[in-house]
Order: sequence, then C-alpha cells, then structure tokens
Amino acid sequence: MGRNPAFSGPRYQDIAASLLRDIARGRYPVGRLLPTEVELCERFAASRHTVRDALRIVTEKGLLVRRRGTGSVVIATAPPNVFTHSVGSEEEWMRYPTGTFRETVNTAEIAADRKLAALLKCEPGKRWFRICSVRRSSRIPEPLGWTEIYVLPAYAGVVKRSDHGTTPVHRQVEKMFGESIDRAQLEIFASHIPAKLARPLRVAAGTPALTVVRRYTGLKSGMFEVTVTIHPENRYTYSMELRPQLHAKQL
Amino acid sequence: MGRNPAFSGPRYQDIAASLLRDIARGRYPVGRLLPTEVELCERFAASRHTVRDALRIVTEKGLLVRRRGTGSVVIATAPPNVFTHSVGSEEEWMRYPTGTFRETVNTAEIAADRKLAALLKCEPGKRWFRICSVRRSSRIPEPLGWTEIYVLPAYAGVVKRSDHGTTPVHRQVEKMFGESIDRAQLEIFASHIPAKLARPLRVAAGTPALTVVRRYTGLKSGMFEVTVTIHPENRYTYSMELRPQLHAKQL
DNA sequence: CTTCAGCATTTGTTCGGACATAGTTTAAGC
DNA sequence: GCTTAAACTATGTCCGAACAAATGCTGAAG
Repeated sequence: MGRNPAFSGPRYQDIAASLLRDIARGRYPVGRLLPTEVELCERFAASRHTVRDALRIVTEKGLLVRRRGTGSVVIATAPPNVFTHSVGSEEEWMRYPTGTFRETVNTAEIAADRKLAALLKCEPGKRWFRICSVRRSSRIPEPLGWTEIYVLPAYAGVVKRSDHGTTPVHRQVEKMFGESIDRAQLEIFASHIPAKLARPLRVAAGTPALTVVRRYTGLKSGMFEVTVTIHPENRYTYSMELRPQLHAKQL
Repeated sequence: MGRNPAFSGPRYQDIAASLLRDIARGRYPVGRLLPTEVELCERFAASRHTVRDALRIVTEKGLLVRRRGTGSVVIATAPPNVFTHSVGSEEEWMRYPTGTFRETVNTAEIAADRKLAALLKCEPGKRWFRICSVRRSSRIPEPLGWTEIYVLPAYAGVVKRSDHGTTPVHRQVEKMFGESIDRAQLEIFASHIPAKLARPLRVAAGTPALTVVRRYTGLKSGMFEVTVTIHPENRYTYSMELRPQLHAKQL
C-alpha cells in the first residue's frame, strides 16, 4: 500500500495517481467519502500539505467535492470530459483568417417573419436591427461570404462606431452596453445560394453553400445577437481541433 | 500598496487579484518578469506559501509561465480563453442523435490518389483501408449521409467486430490496438453531391451538401483514421455550444 | 575564443505546526 | 420532546523552514 516504487516523480502526484486508481477501481464508489486528510497522511506517510496537493489534483479532475466539516465526497469514477476545445479569441472562433473584414451594405430595423424567426429561434414578429454586409479578404477578389447580423434594436448603436467592420459585433455590444456573454451557440448546415445573393457574392444562384449561424446569449438581455453567414463553395472551411483533456500534468 | 481593505476574503485571493490588476494595467507587460516569490512575500507581507497560492491562481488563468531558475514570465495581460467547448462522449462530438447507425456498403484497401491525399492530408500513394457506409436513422427513410472511413491497413480488423456500425471506429481502434488519441481535428465545408452518391443518398446529383472531415491522430501511429461524411441539404446540422471560461472561482 | 565546471538565483517539493471556518453531532436547558 | 448551545470533526488558510532541481551567469582552463 502507498508508495509505488516504479514512480519516481513528486510524491503528491504519486498519491494522486493512487487515489485515482482506487476511485476508478471502485474502492471508493460515487457518493462515498474518501478517508480524511489526516488518515491519508498516515496511510501514505506524507505530510498534510502533500496529501492536500494530491487531493487538489483529484478535485481538479472533477472526481471530488470537498467541504469543511464533511469530508471529500466522490462524485465520479472517471474524468467526465473526453475532449475539449478552447477558443482563444473571437477571431479564432469566427475562423476568419486575419486580413478579412466586413463591408456593410445596408442596415434596417425589421420584424422577424416566420421563416426568419425559425432561423433565429425567436418568436415571429420580434423586432431586430439588421446589418447586411459582405465579408472580404484582401487576398482574393471574390467575397468570402454574405453576413446578416441581427442585434436587438437597443444595441443598434454599434454600427456607428469607427472600428465597426473589423471588430466582432458581440464584443462591441459587450463594451458599449456592458452586456456579458453567457453562452454562444454555433450551427452549421448545407444550403444553397439565394437568387438575391448571386450577384453580390459573384456566384450562380442555387449553387452549394455553407450557412453558419451564431447566437449570442447575454446575462442582461438574453439572446441579443444572431449572425447568419452564407459562404459559397470553396471559399470557406470551418476547422476546429479537439484534444483529450490533459488533466494538468504540470506543464 | 499591498492589502486591499475592501477585500475580506482569503489573503492569497487578495494578492492574486492585485497581481491580476497590475498585469492588466501594464505594470508588468507581456514578456516581462514578475518579481520573485521572495520579493512578493516582502511586498505583501505574506509567507511564501501564500504568495505561491496567489501565483498559482494567476498561472491557472494563463497569464504566467513559471520556470525554475528563471522566474515568472508574463505571457498575457488578460485570460486568453474566452470560450470553451467540452465534449463528453464520442457520440456528442459526432453530433449524431442517438438512434442512428452506420450500414457498411463495401470495404477495400486502396492507395490515395492526389485528390484523396489532399482531402486526407497525407502523401499521395499512401495505403488506407476504406470502409464505405451509409448513415441512417430509424426515424426517416432517407439516409443522413454517406460516410467513408479511412483507417491504416494495420487496423482493418475493426470491421470484423460485432459492435461495428454502432460504436465509433476510433474507439474500436483504441480498444483493439491500444492506440490513444492525441488530438482530433474537424473540418466542415460546402460541397455538392457527387454523381455516384445520388442514388444511395436518394437525392439529385450536384445538389448542395455538407462535407465533414474528422481526422484522428494517435500517439503510436500518427494520423490513423480519417472520416469523410457527405450530408445532403436539410438532413444534418452541426451544432455546438461555447461558454465563457468560468475561471475557477472556488466551486 | 570557446568550453565547461561551479556558483548564484529562482521555483518546486516536502515537512511540521497553528488557528479559522463551516458542518455535524451531542448535550444541556427549557 | 423540542430548541439551542457547545463540542467535535474535517477542510481552509497561513506561517516558518529546509532541501531539490532547473536555469543562467561567471570565470577558469584549454
């Protein structure tokens, strides 16, 4: 029991691995209490500080809940998340290579008809401020896609800002109105180029396209922005990388 | 300098907040070294342990890199990760609602021609074991899409397993051959239905489609599986939700 | 001038101790 | 018997100290 002779790293990592193994093997089932810190100190012949470091690792993996006076409760037998995807910046999430920009075509306040309401997942008749624009790259003459941005009418002021066109709209809303994003949702599906967009996108109507819908939900005003982008074939690829959760070996 | 009288929480959180503020305000620009632990102990009149707890918080937020002998280097002025996406299971990542299954049409060992090599991001001539199949749902008669799975010829044994068709192939490879996934990459772009697939997918050739490419890279044998799926319009939507990283207030 | 050994610096690991705080249990008092 | 206060338990916070390990610098040897 206790020390693993094959393991040469820090003691607290050894102890954490041992606890992880015990939990995975069912020695401490979900709902059961782990031994107290002092008991673990005795079992592993380590100081309380070292044991706490080990418990911190197990807790960060999401297998424990620890409370004063109560103890450490096992809440899972294995780390729950298999893959994670972290996005560093809005640009990265938008997946638009740097050097692209939006070119506003027109703006208007509109009411959602039934079709638009379905796309935006809002009730029909809801009023939105719509910004229609073309996304371009400095490298190629054809536009990358057609973007329709719908924001709550109260937030229409964003178009007046000077950095409009280069900064993501939801960031502008965050700064100007103190909204904070609670969650963002992404949907991607196949579509075809509508007749209206054939000319601005320089592509034949009815040809294959990729539609990307992004919905931003804030804490203050709920869903405050929806972006719909239509990309003609061969002009845009959504790409993403997932990694198994490393679970914090020290870097 | 030092203690913030308005803050009543633990000392290490107070110190962490102070450091965070200093970094955000540019007192320690990116690339600069933070004061050493001992210096911070003096400035905040705290023990090294407490200061280290504070530095751990700042490090976990991704603003610092710490190395023995060197010190703590500032690598960002604000937490870099804005959104995270965690995927709990393969099914969730695949985004196929439960109740769908794969129906194998044919299998063969092939060599990648130039076009396929570009899609798979491998060298032309590389040999792959290809599994062609149709993904169906029990609810609707039309297939959801056409899937071509390419695995290394050494792993061709996966098709013989009984749970083939319901279990993701990369999971089977993990179990059967002890491969462990290092990273997974996803690409989504617009395409059109090839003439060959018009009949099996029950849709007209040339109509819009969504192509999803998934690449799995393992620790042992590098990229060991690539899956290419073609979905006709209106039969499949890729959906994902991102949330702002909570940054570990204590739970 | 280059190379390498040795030293100083800085963070990493581990020990031992003390008190604070939050939950739980027990016991006293009505 | 119920309510409330005290005691107990377990984790949280904080201190002081020592040594280990990685890095960078300096000076001596070739």
